[in-house]
Amino acid sequence: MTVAEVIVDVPTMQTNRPFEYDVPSSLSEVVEPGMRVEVPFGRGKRKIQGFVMKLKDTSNFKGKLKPIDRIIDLRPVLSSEMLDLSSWLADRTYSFQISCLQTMLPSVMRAKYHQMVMPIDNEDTEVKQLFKDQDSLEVTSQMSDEEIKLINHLKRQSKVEIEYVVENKANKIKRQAITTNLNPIQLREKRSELRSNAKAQLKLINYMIDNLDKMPVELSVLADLDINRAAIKTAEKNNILSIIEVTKRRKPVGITPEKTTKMDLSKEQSDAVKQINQAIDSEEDKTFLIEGVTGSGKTEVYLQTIDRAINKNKTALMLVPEISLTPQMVNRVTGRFGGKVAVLHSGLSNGERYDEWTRIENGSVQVVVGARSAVFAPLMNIGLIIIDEEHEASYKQDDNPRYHARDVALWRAKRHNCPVVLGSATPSLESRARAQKGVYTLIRMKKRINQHPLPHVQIVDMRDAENSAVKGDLSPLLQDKLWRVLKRKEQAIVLLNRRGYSSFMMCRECGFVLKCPNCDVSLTYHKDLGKMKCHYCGHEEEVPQICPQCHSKKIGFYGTGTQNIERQLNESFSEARILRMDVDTTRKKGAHAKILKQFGDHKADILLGTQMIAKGLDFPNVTLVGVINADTTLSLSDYRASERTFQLLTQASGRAGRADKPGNVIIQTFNPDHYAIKDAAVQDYETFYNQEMYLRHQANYTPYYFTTLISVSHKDEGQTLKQAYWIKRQLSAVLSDRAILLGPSPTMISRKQNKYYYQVIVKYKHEPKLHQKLLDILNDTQADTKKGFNIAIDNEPQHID
DNA sequence: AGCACGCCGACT
DNA sequence: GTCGGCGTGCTC
Repeated sequence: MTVAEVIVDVPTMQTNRPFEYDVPSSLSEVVEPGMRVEVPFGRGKRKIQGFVMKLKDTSNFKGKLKPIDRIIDLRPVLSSEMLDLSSWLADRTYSFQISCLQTMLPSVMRAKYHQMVMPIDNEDTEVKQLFKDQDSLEVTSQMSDEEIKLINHLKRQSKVEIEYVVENKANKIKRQAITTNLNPIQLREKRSELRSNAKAQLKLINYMIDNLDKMPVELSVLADLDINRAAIKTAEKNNILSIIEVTKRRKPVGITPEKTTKMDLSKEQSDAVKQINQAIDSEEDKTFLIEGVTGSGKTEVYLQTIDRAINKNKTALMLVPEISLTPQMVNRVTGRFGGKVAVLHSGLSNGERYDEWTRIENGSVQVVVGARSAVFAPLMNIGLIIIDEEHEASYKQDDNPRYHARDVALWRAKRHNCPVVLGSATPSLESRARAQKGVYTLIRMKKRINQHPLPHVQIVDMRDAENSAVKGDLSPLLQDKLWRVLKRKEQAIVLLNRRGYSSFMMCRECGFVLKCPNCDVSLTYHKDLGKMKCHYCGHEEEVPQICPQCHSKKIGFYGTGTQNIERQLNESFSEARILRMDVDTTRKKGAHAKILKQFGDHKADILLGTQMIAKGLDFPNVTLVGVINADTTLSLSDYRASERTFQLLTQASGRAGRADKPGNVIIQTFNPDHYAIKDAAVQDYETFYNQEMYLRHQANYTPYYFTTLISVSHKDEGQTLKQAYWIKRQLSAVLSDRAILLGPSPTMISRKQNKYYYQVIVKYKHEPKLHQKLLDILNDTQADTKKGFNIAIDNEPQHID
């Protein structure tokens, strides 16, 4: 007999373990670990999807095993590596194994469940009334309470039954494409019949004539060429083409980036390549940290080491932060390696993502470039993993499973015996500290290639009389520099550091920020309480009316929006073309790339935006970067505030002045003497690192301590707090006195969606009992989830709010 | 999650 | 008496 251990698609604590199923003889030859299967689960006729983890020939189960209904995949969709990884990940992130398995796969492979109501007693009047003339009904969330009641009522009387349908969306992926049975001569004829103003039709027919051999061509390809649906519909009506459905993706016909070739390396670059190549050759799971100033040519190092892995007949995985932001990077990789590359954009549709996944899975690509989730790319035989902009917070997923792509990468590297390369101009403190300890191998690249000079950085003290006299947020110096840039027909980036829009208090006279007396982080205004509160320890105090430091009345909440700045820029520079890029203008799919392209084509003079414009972009015509408010991240109620500020300013400064034109950077701040700002101005990471490490050490923060955050939410505040205190007691019972236990304290937005949020924070160095205790807490509170409690554990949180 | 079982109040 | 409300516990 064959027994399968199956992880079922029921994300609860009680079902977070394998269930055994009988493998019927008809399937015994085909079922393999890593396949998805459909199984019955529970007392009713419920059918759900599950993953086969293991096959064995005896069962420990006392009762009678139910059989697997059917297999969903003909071949395993997860390798044994991935199955092992899911176990490790579930344990590490305190999440359900099923959630981990699902995050490894494209979302279309997540099962979709339908409940169908089928009549049994067709003669019953109530049944007739419910079904009208249909022979089945789908249970949907839009059903009224009365309908649901009626269905339940009829079910009790066995007049209807409920059937479960497990749907595999991935099988259904079809795309629309055009094809034609006309030959080129006929097409030319059609072309000659067009009216002179039918420009879209002309373009379409011309395209068809040129690409007749590539038919059928998908509509998405045509959309990339700006041929819209309307034109295609018209052509269909005129019998020029027909629209058909295709399942297989054709090779994209549209844009192929320019082929690039290896560049000559500087001494620093070739040293780096040499070290990494050696690890690739000797199959060592070594981790390198490249600390390279902006413009030091890290990308070329990545490309040449990837090349080495490919030449060794291995594959390479490269992670970049939110890929749609850096088309320039993607183009460089695809330009070098062409069709061997799969790209996992965030801009891909679910179907496209599935296509790319399939290409990787069946071995037709050797290089994968993608954002966080690409770390699960089903590559075999990995020879190299690269994580660019290693410090980026977006590598950590902020809902379950709360994994960090870097951790997953290191795990996979160990499995594949391959090196990992972490690269950044501003490494995270953790990584840099590990390099210090010799856990990672540090590679420093201090020189910019091609002798590009560092930009000229000026710090503007916004407390100065001259600056505080100005009505708006643009200092006279920044205004002056903008004028000059516009006059020279160059471009400028204006960056608004708007992360800490949550209200903290700052004095506009002296720059004083109201901080917690215990925790050295800024206090946050809680509207519901009308008080200032600390997120770490829960300390609270009244909102000050005058500045405690200089007694000025100019103390107030701080935070400016992009729209506000845009208005000010428009007032001062009425003839300048301004592009605004923030969450509002980039909500639509592809809007991002579009704005960047417009700016790249010099269709605008000033690009105004938040963080998202600071990263990895390379516009040769930009000679000025202005940072409106360098302080906002600095005053965040988060111990990483200085680190984030330093990173942002360094990255932003790196954007100014490439090639032949020298760059200028203006940093406006109320804290001109802060080390994060001063060090960023001279791009001095090492000095910053030393200073910050000293402070982290003083305050017992990462990387000197590990951090785990436990958050509780419920709609009743008292209950939430009670639960949080209970958790705290549970933890303090097993923790040594060297661990630091903080809270419960309310989170930044302590009430969202009518739920209260409280958190407990553990800081520790070595607490062997902590892990098990946290699992126990999850188990003990599982029954409470039905009462509306939600408990989340975040191992090494990226931000604490 | 979904379902059954079981215990309670309020209706034919 | 029984219908249907929700609290509790189990699912291979």
